[in-house]
Amino acid sequence: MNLMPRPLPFSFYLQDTVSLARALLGQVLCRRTAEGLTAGIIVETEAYLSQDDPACHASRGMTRRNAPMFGPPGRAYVYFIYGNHYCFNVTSGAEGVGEAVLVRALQPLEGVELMLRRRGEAVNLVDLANGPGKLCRALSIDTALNGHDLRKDPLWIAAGRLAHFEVVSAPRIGITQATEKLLRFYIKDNNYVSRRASIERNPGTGD
DNA sequence: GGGAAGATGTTCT
DNA sequence: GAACATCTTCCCT
Repeated sequence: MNLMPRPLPFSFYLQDTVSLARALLGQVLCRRTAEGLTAGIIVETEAYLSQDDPACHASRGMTRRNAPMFGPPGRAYVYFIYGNHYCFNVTSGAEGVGEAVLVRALQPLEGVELMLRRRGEAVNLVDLANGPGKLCRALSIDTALNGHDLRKDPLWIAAGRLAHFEVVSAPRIGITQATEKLLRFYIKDNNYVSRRASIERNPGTGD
């Protein structure tokens, strides 16, 4: 993995948000800065929907913060939380419909040394980007990238080359509303997922 | 202008 | 497993 992988096309983002959250698993999030290239395989996501989802930032209409969620799909929605952390989302849904997919964890792929330097505290690969705040730190993602088109340098998503894998659905993490919805998705048995669910369900069966 | 909550991470028990 | 640091955003007065 040395060459810069090509970005996924705009058409990739033209699927419903839940499908996109699952489709993003296994794809590669790439970030270039003056320091170098860093990239990781997306292994965990969460869907935030416009309908019947009070946990979604867009559930009470558009504000200055969540404006990118109402823009075109395939853009970055980055916000600052808890005084310390950034969270990176991929906007989804048609323009005007506030939805997005939160990227929660990456399996480091490229630029590991640089990511280690940025994280500092992390002592091993597993802890490098296994959480939304951690991955933003590792890839140097902040609100300067809010609204950025994810087909373009210096932050883009490229097609991954993972072999077949199973997807698990589970409740979302860190929210206080709509906690029963199974809108978190991750790659089964992947060590870089932030937290495994006590009951691992297959999203295809509707269990 | 003020207050409360928050899609977290770390540290301590 | 629970507490808490930290500060921006949003909503209300």
